Amino acid sequence: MRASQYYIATLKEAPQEAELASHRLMLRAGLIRKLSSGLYSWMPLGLKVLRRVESVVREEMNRAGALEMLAPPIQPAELWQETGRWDLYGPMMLRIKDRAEREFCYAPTAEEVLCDIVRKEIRSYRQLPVNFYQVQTKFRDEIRPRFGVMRAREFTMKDAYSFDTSFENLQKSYKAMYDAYTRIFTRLGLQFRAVAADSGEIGGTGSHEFQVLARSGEDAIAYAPDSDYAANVELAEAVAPAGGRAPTAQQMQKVATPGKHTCEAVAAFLGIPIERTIKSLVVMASAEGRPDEMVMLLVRGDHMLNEIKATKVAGLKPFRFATDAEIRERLGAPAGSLGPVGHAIRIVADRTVAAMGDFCCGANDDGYHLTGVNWGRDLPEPETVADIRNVIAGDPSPDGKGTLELVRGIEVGHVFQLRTTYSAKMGVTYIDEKGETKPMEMGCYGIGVTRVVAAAIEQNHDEKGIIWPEPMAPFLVAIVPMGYGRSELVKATADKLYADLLAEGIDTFLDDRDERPGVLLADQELIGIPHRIVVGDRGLKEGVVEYQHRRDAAATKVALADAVAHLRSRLVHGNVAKG
RNA sequence: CGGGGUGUAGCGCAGUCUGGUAGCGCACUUGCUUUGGGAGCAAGAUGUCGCAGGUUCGAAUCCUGUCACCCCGACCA
Repeated sequence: MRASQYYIATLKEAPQEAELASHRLMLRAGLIRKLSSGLYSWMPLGLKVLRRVESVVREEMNRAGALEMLAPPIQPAELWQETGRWDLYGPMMLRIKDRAEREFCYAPTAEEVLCDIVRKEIRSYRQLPVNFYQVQTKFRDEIRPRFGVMRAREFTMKDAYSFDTSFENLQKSYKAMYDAYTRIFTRLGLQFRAVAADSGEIGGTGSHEFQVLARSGEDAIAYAPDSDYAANVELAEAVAPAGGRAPTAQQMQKVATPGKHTCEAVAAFLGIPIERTIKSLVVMASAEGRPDEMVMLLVRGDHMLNEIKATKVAGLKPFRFATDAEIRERLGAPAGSLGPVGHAIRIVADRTVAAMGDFCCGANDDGYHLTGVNWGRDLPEPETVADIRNVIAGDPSPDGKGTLELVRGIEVGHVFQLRTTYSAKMGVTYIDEKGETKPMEMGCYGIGVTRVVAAAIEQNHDEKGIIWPEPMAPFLVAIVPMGYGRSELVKATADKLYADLLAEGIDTFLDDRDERPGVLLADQELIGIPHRIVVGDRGLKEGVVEYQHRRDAAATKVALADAVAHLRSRLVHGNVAKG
C-alpha cells in the first residue's frame, strides 16, 4: 500500500480522555476513533490489525475442528427467558423493541441462540460432538466503559460453543479449545498465562482465563514460579497456615488507641506487627426468605477480603456491607473499632485468623483495642472458618510447591465447561446408543478480539509508539524514502523495492507522502510496522539502504541488491502473505 | 450507582476568580524558501465557548437546571 492512496490519521497529541498507553497510541496512530462512550470506529489501519488477529483466531479454531457460522446480534427475548437470563442479566443487557413492541436484546453473548440452533438441528449421538463458533459484534452496557477498546460496550468477540454426549467428551472438547487458545496467543506473539478462574454468573464447573500479562491489567493473577499453578486472585486458594494455632502467651488487655481506626495505624501505634492484628468487616447477609442477618467477617490486618469467596460461604449469598448506622446500633462502636469479642453476632473467620493467637482487634469501644486475644479463652471458637481473603505474594502455593507470586493481566480469553446448565433448561438433547434422550454437555469459549489488539499494544510499545508483533502488524515492512518527491533515484529505488517486496508476497507500506523526513520517521515509529527500510540518496551513493527493526536501537546498512533477501530472512516464518 | 474532574476551532490548551463582544500552539488553505528526525516566512480560513433558562446595558465568565465525557471503586471478552 502506498501512503498517498491510504489514509494515515496520526495525531501528534492524544485526546485528553485517553489515559492508558494502548488507548492513547490507538488514537494517536489513527487505528480507532471514538463515536460515543464505549463505542469506537475502526479506521482502515486499525481494521487491518483487527482482521489479522481474526485470521489467526479462525485458522486455529478451524484447525481445532470448530465450524464457523454466524448468528444475528439481535436476539428475541423469549430465548433468554427460557434460561431465566432475561431477568438475571440486568442492566448490562441492551434491550430493544421492534415496531410490534416485541422485546429483543443486542446479544451480550450467544449461549441461548446456539442452544436453540443445536436443539433444532442435532438429534443423534452420531452427530456429536459439534463445536460452532462465530466472530461477531457483542454489546454489553458496561457500568464503566474505559480504556478505549479494552473495555468497550461494543466489541468483537469470537465465541464458540461445543456440544458433547458426556462430561468426559466435554473435557476433550474443552482441552481442544484450551490448546487452540494457547496456540492463538502464542502465534500472536503475546506473553500470556492460562489461569484457573471463577466461572462467574455464566455458570458451570471448570473454567480458565487467558491473561495477557501487563502492568496495567485489571486482573490480579497468582502463580507459583515453581509449578504450573496459576489462578485469578478471585479464585486462588489461600491455604491454612502450616503448624496450626499459635501458642498463647499473653493475657487479654484493653488498650487506648485514640484516633486509630485502621489496622495499620493501630499496629504502628502499639508497636506490633500488622500480622498480629485482625480486621473486622460487618456485612448484612440476606439469604432467601430470611430477614437480613448481621455477620462479622474477620481477616488478618494486612489481608484483603475476597468478596467472591465470601459469597460462597453458606448463608452469605448475597451480602452487602452494613451501614455505619447499622453497625453503631448493634455493636455500639464505629467501623474502625470493631472486634469479635463480647457480642453474639455470627463470626466468619478467615483460615489465617482462626490460626492466630495473642492477636489485636477492636474492642467495640471507640478509641480502644484489645491485645493478647485468644480463641477459646477470650471468645468462643469462630462459628465458621473459611477461605475468604485474597492471596498475597509469598503465600504458599495451593499445590504445595513453593510460594505464590502476583502479576497483573488482561483477560483476553475465557473457556468454560457449562455442563448441562443451559442444555437442560432449553431442552438441548440427543438420543444415545440405547435410544435414551439425554441433555448435551456444553462448553463455551470466548476471545475478546478487539481487546487482544489493545492488550498487544499494552505489552508492545515504547515512548515513540506501537511495536507490533509481526502476526498482527498492519503491514510487515515500511519503506521510508528520504525525498521521494525530490530525488528521481530515491523514487525509482523505492518504487522498485516496493514492487519487489509485493511480488514476494510481503505486505509492504510505501510512505510516498511529500513530508519531511522527521514526519515520516516519527509516524512510522508511532504506527509500529515491525520492519523498516530507509531509502535515501546518502546510502544509495554507496549502493545501500538502511534496515531497522522497530525494536533495534540503530539501523544497519544493507546492499540494495540484498534488501529483499535480507527482509525475507528477518521475517518470522509463515508471515509472508499478501495483504 | 457512589466519589473526583472536564466541556472554549479538527487535536492540545489559555481566558472564567475580578463580566466589556474570543485567543495561543499544532493541524488545515495559498505562495515562496527549505528538505536524513515532527521546517521557515507571508497571507488566509475555521467557533451556536456542551445545552437550556435566569441576572445584567452587556455573560465563555455570575446564578439555576440539565446533558455529555473522563478518572477511582463494584461487572466482564
